[in-house]
Amino acid sequence: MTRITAQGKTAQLEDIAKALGISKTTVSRAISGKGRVSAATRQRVLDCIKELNYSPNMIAKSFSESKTYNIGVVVPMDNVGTEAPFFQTCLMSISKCCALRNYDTVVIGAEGSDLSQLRRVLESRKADGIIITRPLQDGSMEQLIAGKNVPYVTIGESTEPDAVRVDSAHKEGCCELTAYLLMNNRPADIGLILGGMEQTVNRSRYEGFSKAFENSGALIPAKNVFLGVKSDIQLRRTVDELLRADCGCIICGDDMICMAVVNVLSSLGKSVPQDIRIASFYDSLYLDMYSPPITALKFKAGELGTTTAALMLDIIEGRNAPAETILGFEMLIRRSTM
Amino acid sequence: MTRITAQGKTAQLEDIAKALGISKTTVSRAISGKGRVSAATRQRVLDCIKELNYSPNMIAKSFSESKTYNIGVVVPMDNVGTEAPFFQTCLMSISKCCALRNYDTVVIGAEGSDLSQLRRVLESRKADGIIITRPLQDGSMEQLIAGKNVPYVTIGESTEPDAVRVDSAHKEGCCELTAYLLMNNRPADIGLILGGMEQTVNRSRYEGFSKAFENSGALIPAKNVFLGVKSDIQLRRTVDELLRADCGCIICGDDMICMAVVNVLSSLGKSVPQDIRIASFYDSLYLDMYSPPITALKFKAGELGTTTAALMLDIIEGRNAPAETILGFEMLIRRSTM
DNA sequence: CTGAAAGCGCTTACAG
DNA sequence: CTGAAAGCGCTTACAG
Repeated sequence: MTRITAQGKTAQLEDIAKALGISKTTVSRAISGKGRVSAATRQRVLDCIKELNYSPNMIAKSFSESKTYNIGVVVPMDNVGTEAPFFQTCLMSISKCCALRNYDTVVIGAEGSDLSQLRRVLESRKADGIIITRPLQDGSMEQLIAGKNVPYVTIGESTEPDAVRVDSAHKEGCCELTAYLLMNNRPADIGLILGGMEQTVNRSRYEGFSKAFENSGALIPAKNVFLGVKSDIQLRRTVDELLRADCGCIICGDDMICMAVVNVLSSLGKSVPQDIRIASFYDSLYLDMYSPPITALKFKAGELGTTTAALMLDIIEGRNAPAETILGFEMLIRRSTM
Repeated sequence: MTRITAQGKTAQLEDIAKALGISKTTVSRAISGKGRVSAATRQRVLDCIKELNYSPNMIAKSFSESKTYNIGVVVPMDNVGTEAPFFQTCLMSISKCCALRNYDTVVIGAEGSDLSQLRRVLESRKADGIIITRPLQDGSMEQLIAGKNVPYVTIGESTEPDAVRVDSAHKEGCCELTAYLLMNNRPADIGLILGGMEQTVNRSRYEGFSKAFENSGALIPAKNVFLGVKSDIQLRRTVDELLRADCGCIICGDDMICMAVVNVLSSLGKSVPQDIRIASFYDSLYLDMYSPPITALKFKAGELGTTTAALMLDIIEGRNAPAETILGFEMLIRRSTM
């Protein structure tokens, strides 16, 4: 068989058709599997593709199919503190999953409520679907996308009732961790510090915490529960109060709160877990590396990414997807609560 | 003026041409600025674009120009420890810069030496250029890309002599930080712990450290210098030795080493900076949040990303770019060395 | 099972 | 300064 393609140029459909003396139509069908092609012809095409090292020009394919083979992923650009690894992992597992199905992953940065990058991708019609890794509180991302008739999936809560979403079992996790702590501490000795309650995730955390008390039949020690704690000053004051109340175990809403708490404790000469036990409703490398390592709830960002990507691709390819998918959690019992 | 486009369909070039009674050629030229168009016609086209809310189909444009308007960014999927924020910030600033120039950013995950995602993007010809955020030691990424005749830029060192690269001034930074420490410590009291010396960055760090001693006229206390320290056990032993040698100041090669060191110190009941001073050649949130905050060298990931992206786009658009661009650093003097 | 031809929405040499 | 027409590399109704 002679090489038809000019030196240096990459082969295209026509080269294969010529080499085999058949039409481009047949070659195209042999590759895509759409329409009938005899097994023999199909095999010749496949062999020839190998020999000529053919690989389709995806832009041409995109153009003719009116399909980009791109998934846009909205990632917050201004993630604070320890959030970066979460979004990284999400993005990477999405991209891995997409790549396996021959889609590319386009990054869409979102700084606060600035949706200009999202708008750009939507206008230029360069994505077949959008994954939102952190929806805004006002649902504006979802609305913008839905307005362009592009399918989307969110990770975490969405204010939009018809959003397809994937999330972690925050409430159940928090309930389980609290239940564990209730086994080793007097209920009245447990304290809770949560961040802003306008965030759904913090409300879920509080629900899980409450549920565990309810299940155990114990009363929630209301004076040890601090919601909406945001600034460092508030936090410092909160820790002071918890210590004054002789609290033996502090549950922190997330890793950032937790790090701040242990810093306060260490500055007061209190040691973990001898003087006080500490746990966090959200894990991060910080908590794992701290000395002593801190008990925490872990939600797998990688699985969230993979699941979401698979869902997105299913939707694009016309299968239907469940409106809600909830993934599990892991309880990492470490030295801070022993 | 009447709306020509059918309801619900997005306008295209032809709609504008018809609405204005001119040819698509002219409309195209008015938009791109290529070829002469009278100012009046141009203005009418621009007005009509607004009115019809026209926005070009980028895939069609791509196809006809044989240009994707995509930049591929290779990001390590298996970044360890605190590296995530660095690559995140790089990626995000690249995407922001690209978006401003109407390019999209395609994520290419690289797990170890697995280049399958990179290969895919290259084969499908879906990127006009590639940015490598962390080249492999064997130059295989660069070679793969160069073999496909696609331009690329690396962040950090590259083994390939003709790579265009952007990097931080590691050596200079380490020299300056060491010089600062030499002002407040006896040269013989300073210790250094560096990771694997097969990494160029660690060699640069050592060079900077040495240079500072040379400049000050002091001798390097060889017995306090530990290179190639990797495991936790090695590290623990190293700290023991430095303490036995009555070392008053430990410089850590990076933030992970530094965190491990402070953990060892705290377990030995040593306090920073009273008993021993600590500094790191690489900053991260950990060091900033630690109590006390730790003196470190900061390299701006955002600037690296922006600069690299701008360079990449310049190359793609035919301008020529310097082979090497070195960005500065910041010295964050914090309580750990006071 | 196979093919000729139209079409996807732009850009651009070529001719005026 | 402007336009008719070809072309980018695929897919797919339509006809056989």
